[in-house]
Amino acid sequence: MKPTIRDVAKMAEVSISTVSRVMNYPDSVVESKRKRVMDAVQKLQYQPNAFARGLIFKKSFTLGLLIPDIENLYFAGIIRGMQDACIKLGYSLMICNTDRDKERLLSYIDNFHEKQVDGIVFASDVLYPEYYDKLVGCRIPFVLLSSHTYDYEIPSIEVDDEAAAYDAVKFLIELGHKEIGMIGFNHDNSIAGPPRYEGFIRALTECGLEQNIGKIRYANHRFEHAYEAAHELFTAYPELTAVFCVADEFAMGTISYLKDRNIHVPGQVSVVGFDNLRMSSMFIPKLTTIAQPIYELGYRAAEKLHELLVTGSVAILRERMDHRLIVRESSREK
Amino acid sequence: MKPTIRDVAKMAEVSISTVSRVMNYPDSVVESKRKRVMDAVQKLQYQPNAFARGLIFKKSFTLGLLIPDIENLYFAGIIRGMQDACIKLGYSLMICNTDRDKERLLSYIDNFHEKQVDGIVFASDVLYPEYYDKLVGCRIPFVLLSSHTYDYEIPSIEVDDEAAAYDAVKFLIELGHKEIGMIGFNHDNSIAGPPRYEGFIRALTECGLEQNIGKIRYANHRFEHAYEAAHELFTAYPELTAVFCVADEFAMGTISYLKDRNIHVPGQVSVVGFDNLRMSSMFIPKLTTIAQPIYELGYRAAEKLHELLVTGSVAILRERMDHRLIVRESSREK
DNA sequence: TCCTTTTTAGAAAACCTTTTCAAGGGGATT
DNA sequence: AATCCCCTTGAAAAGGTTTTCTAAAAAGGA
Repeated sequence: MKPTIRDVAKMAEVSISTVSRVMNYPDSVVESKRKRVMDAVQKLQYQPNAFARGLIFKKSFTLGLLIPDIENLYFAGIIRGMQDACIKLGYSLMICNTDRDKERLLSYIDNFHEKQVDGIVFASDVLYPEYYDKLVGCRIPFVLLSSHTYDYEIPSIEVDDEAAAYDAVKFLIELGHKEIGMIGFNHDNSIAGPPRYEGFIRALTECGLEQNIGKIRYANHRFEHAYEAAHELFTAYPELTAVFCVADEFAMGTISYLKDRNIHVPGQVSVVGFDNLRMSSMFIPKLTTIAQPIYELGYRAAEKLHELLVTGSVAILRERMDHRLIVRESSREK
Repeated sequence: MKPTIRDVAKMAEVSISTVSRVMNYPDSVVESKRKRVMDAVQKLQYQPNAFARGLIFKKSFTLGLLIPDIENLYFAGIIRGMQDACIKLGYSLMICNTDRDKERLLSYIDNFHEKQVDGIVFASDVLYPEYYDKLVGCRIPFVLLSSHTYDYEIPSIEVDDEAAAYDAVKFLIELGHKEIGMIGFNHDNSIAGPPRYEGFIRALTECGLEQNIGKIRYANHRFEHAYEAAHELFTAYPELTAVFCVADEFAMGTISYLKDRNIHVPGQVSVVGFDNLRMSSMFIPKLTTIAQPIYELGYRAAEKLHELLVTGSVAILRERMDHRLIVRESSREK
């Protein structure tokens, strides 16, 4: 049996209130008794029961994190950042991987509700009304990470996807490329799809390269789909000399396809990715990519959620973090 | 305020006992009342308070997972498997990433203790006496995943590292390679280091290739270190035509190094990896590797822990799962 | 020395649920 | 019609902690 506060009280020959006070406000107990109590705690390896405390405080000191795909390295970085922030702020972290499954996500929210997490970070997914209603119904505060919504007043934190995409495409244009395609996210089930598309379009129009506007194929988050999409893209537009991929994994899929077709990267085609995963500098060739501050996004999301929990609101509702272009080996002047 | 069982009882005009019975044994309550209760539950979005239940059951229905490096895709697979098993078995999952830091790991155990997790899966790390003592002191049952110990009677599950390494090296030998090197894990802080080394040695000795026995360099879990190790290995033994890498990430680091030196893989040097990460088939060239049943390992670990929790013991103390060789593009006949 | 004020410690209530125990009501059997 | 049994339900206790309230003891002032 785990020792309880009663056992400690008995051993130290004081009341349980005194033990509780020693644990929480040591100064309010006179030295002699305090020592007796602390010795007993030591000897019994006593640890207050989190259930009993939770019952009283109505807090679990636990945060929930909802991610779409744990096998995507992007989220590994998010987790590291968020976990470090949680340690600093005194929270535990509960991670749930939804595999992009609506039912599953909803049931995880129930789970979080039952476990009484204090708040949730909702990462990289569209906040559908069902999700919103459930979250609000459960009265669980939450923030959006690498996502946002204008339908509700929900705190969010992300990079400026439109501007980042613009920078990537602008970079290709400045290298002298005139025939530029894109491998994008499907618009209907991804939050980053539309803004990155917009950035692509804006860069093209600004530079008078409107003829490229339709040269896009869409893929579904994974390498294999990007490989397929690249196949379709280059079959339809063999003239392309550069491709903007809205994810590093897409860039890898694209390069893999080009390699199988004996098209040299960056010799014949330049490829720019997005995210700057740890893998990007391991790939051959090393990827030129838009770096997101992944770790910091996770860290900041936890801080922001904490702010929301403590003060009931948040200083900056829709927060943006900076991206930057990292030039490596998958791009070259035309 | 979150609704409590009292609110439900009031709305349904029954006693709280009846509500509790509807939640736990629906058949024991007469249809008419059951319906009233369920409607009220629905309307209030009532969810039983996990603290109160935990207090009664002395169980949290939560498992803990301790992993050394969340940015290693190996653990992403483990997590997926374990999470699926947890859903099936009715547990929540709490994941902690130790970053291979002793202090941090110890403090996570405290955390698990305080949160009263029912059991812990301890993945891919050496079970040092400090860890063992702490775990036992906290009275938390645990199982070892991709790890084992002969010092204590602790349930464990893993692949047969020695046999797997043997198979990998044997494969290279059968391709006709006579000059074979290895990039291994440091022996002192890794659990898989020694057995994979043993497998390498056994294959060599069995085939009369003892001259290779010293052709080993060690690296520290990450790509970059493997790159360095490959540099040292090939500087010392330029005659090598094949390398056995004890992790896919090492294989990628090695191939990356060889690429930078303009040594063609698999044309001039064959490389075999270990793990079969999702990345392995995305890499260029696609990796020949020893596949571990990663998802299944995670799944099975949760099942095993559950078995331990429910029955107090475990059918197979030290369990092994099958590996298999997957031949892709990074190896070729000599 | 006595009275007042402050410090210290204990008793008991509250948090929310499950479960045991007891009781009431209805159906079946004699 | 009376007895018994079973089904259904409610009341109350238990689980471990924090906190409020009260009482007792100590300290300080006159």
